[in-house]
Amino acid sequence: MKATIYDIAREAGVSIATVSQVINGKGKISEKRRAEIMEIMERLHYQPSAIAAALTGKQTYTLGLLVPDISNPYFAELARAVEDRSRKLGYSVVICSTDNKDERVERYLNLLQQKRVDGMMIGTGIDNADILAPLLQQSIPVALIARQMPTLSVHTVAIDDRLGGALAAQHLLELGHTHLAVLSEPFKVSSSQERIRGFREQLQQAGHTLAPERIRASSADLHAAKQEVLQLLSDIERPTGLFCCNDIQAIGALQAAKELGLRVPEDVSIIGFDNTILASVTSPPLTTIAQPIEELGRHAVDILIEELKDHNKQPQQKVLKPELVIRESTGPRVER
Amino acid sequence: MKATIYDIAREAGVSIATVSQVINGKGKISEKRRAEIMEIMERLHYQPSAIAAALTGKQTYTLGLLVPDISNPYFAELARAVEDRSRKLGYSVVICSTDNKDERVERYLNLLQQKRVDGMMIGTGIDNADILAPLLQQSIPVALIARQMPTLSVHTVAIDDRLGGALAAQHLLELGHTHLAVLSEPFKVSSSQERIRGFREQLQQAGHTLAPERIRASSADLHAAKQEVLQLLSDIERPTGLFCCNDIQAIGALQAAKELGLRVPEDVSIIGFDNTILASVTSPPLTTIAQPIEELGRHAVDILIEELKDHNKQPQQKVLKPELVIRESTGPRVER
DNA sequence: TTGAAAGCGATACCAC
DNA sequence: GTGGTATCGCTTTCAA
Repeated sequence: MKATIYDIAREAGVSIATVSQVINGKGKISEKRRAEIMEIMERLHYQPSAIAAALTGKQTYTLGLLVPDISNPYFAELARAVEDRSRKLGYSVVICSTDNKDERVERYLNLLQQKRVDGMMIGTGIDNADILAPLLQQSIPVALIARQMPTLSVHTVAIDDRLGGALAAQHLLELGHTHLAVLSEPFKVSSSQERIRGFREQLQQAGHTLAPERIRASSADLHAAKQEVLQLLSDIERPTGLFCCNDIQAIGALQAAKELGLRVPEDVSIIGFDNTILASVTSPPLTTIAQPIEELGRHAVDILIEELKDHNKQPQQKVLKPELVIRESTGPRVER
Repeated sequence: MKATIYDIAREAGVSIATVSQVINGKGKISEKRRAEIMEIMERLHYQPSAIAAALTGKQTYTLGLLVPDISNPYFAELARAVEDRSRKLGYSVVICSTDNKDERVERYLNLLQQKRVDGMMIGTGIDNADILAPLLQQSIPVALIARQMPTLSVHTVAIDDRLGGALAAQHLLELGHTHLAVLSEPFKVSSSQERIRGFREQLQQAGHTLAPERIRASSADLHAAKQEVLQLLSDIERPTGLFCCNDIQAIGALQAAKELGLRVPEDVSIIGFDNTILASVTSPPLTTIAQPIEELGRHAVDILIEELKDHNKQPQQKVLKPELVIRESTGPRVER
């Protein structure tokens, strides 16, 4: 049914070795034969088996990408960037949603290993760094995206979260806000911690402080975020500026403000993080700290493939800079 | 370096056949041997090569999913549904963004064939149905998701777009709107055509008509949609109800209305389609026709895998029902 | 219960 | 230039 290299060889009256040569453009084959064989491959709709090729030691030209949830716009955009770059370089990508569960991560890691992917990109949280050990031991290239695993020496592409937090603080300060609050992701998320650190440092530099009770945590869930913010904004000492560690949370904040009859930005300025498509569709559109998502994905792929090419020595660490994107959810402080 | 079945066999002092048996839980192996071998596999971090297995005729347990753009929330949510179901059944999925370009579709189709995916799900537009022919010829299971290819007999999972359009019209009519307009995707998109047909039919049943100039088309791009709607709403005979063929366009409409100083829903009621996460984050939140995205993905996977199991005869056609989700972007008509 | 051996579809080295 | 053949890691009869 399916044509194999043998079928082509027989049809052309040559050996499979010769056919293999023309498939891979290697060796010396007379122009005539080459054309002949190509024609036959075409005619028989021949597709060389990547699987058989991989078995002989060739790469699979497949990369794995682990994210918590591909339906989350941030990871969807990241996936797109990764896929685009991969395709351009001749690779395809298997995307896996882990829901941040170590058990799932581990299962996927094994699965991808069995399928002999050439490398893996990890954009999902991992509680126990040990589960990556087997990979490294087998020297399968791994790149972490926007995640830190200080105990491991692996390739890393990340953004400067601390700077991001600082930018947010700076923006709010410049608008005259000094009563500030923060909505964080769960505390174990290191990137959130860094963002908050940067935010707080910037405040301190300006002579302000951030009381611990002004920092609340919630899951990335819209509704949960809204509930937290509802409380934050009901405080008598209502903050006039709120920094959220991702766009979804910022949207929850927007909704909370609305529910309380507060105007954004006149009553509260709200600033998000990520700059996913969500930030541009809210009303008012969200001021946010933009992650260079496309670059993040592109570099991860490049690093991986580079390692595949010349069995890299040193783990690379790339840190990209976030940027402030001003839309309409932040404005100058208004005296009350 | 990497342990193979031979390493395990040698270590256990048995033949590779025996090891293979225990890997696959087949044949009759003494409990003692089985336990012994398992222990050794564990100890050596042995991962059987799925590639070698596939070469012997086993499935690859990999499915392909083609969508126009994985960063679009609708497709991201679909991908998540597909992935979830696939994982549950032991498959992983390769996701490919085609940007609706036939050339890309074709390249991916070939690529996935070479990698011997067990089946493909196609959620991307295809202009020339012929490029699917080779697949069907090779009897590779294919399922179209929310796409129609009338000329081909393939599995199809879709929603009743016409009903969706009708639901939208009905809702608007019930609110008292009779001055209506429609924002469509480009006219070659068949699902949009069906939605509009259903919309129009419902109007006609109620004794109203929809003038051709009240139907505008734009790409799925937020900004393009906004521009179209800006024109629609600037008409002296401004419509009080607007049906958009997807949520992104509806958001463009929301923004256009805002820019014109029109209130939603008091001045214009706007209704979208898809019910992606976007619909819930806008302000006001979007009334929209919900696609059962999760079911769509799940059925596509199920159909494919069912065919893999018992080499199905008849192409299946599954049509799911959309539902009206009322939020706050639609309201009763207000006399002016 | 276990093992020997024939593929699966390609690659690559070595002859000719 | 071209062909013969061992090999990759596993599955699967068929014998023993």
